[in-house]
Amino acid sequence: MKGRYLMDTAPGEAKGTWTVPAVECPSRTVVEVLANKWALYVLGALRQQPRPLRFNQLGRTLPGITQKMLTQTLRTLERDGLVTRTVYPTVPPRVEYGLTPLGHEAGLLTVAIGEWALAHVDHILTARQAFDAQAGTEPRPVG
Amino acid sequence: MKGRYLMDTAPGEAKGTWTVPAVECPSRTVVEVLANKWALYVLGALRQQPRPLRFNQLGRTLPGITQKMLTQTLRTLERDGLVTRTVYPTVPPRVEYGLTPLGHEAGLLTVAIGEWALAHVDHILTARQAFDAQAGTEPRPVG
DNA sequence: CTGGATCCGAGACGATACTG
DNA sequence: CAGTATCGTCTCGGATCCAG
Repeated sequence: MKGRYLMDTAPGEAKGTWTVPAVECPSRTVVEVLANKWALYVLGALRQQPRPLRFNQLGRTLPGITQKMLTQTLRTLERDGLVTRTVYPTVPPRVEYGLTPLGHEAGLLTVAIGEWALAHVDHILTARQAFDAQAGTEPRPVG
Repeated sequence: MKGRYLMDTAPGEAKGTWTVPAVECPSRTVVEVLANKWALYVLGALRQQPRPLRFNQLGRTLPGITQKMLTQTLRTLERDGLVTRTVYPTVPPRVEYGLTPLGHEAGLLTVAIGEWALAHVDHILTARQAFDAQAGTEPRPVG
């Protein structure tokens, strides 16, 4: 690594000049982990919790998720060091999931997306209707 | 809409209490538009531009994207009112893509994700290696 | 230059059944 | 409770060819 992957930003260049990284840039794999419905929601859900949650407990805060996707998503996030998995050797088994400091940061971003979506959903729904209405009636320019 | 979809937050509840919305909540569809590799990158790329870009121009800032995915992603974002599409009736055709105010906001979020990924990719790569190394050697508890 | 149309493989995702 | 295993579906996304 060491920043040579990002599209060659000249040394004197202004700050805030993030650009989409090259295909080979590992940061892509990170983005693509986050660019996922369930990863976003899991991080967001955990972020809103004061303390780790058990598997089913967490699942209940994620309407519509299946066991499979919850397991799979948690594995991916655990692998990337965003989620902690703590097993208490009791019977029945008790496993708790929480966020690492890094995951806490990531959760902040995903919660922001969730809140943004909620704040603007009306506006967006309206735009969608307008777009769908005019589609088909008006022929698209160019082609 | 009108806030009845979000998991019934009691009136007196504390702020910052976002939770994952119910399956029927339209805000889900918004999140799921953003929870996409190319949507994230397109919004981020446009956000970093001072002015609208032409189709191929934009494509060049998105390493690895195909024409199909660029078209498809732009349509989706245009439909949601995040991206503007301006056609200049010249020959050859000239089409420019920019962000709406709403898209500009969204782009802020996606750029943040891109920058976060770039900032922590080393840490995450290390975590990944550690996870993969111990996997297989150490049998997983429970399960 | 800016797309549309089509084919196709790979992976996402859901449903269900089973286990320590 | 906390998963794993398997199956089937469906969409994503890449490659290619075509057109105004």
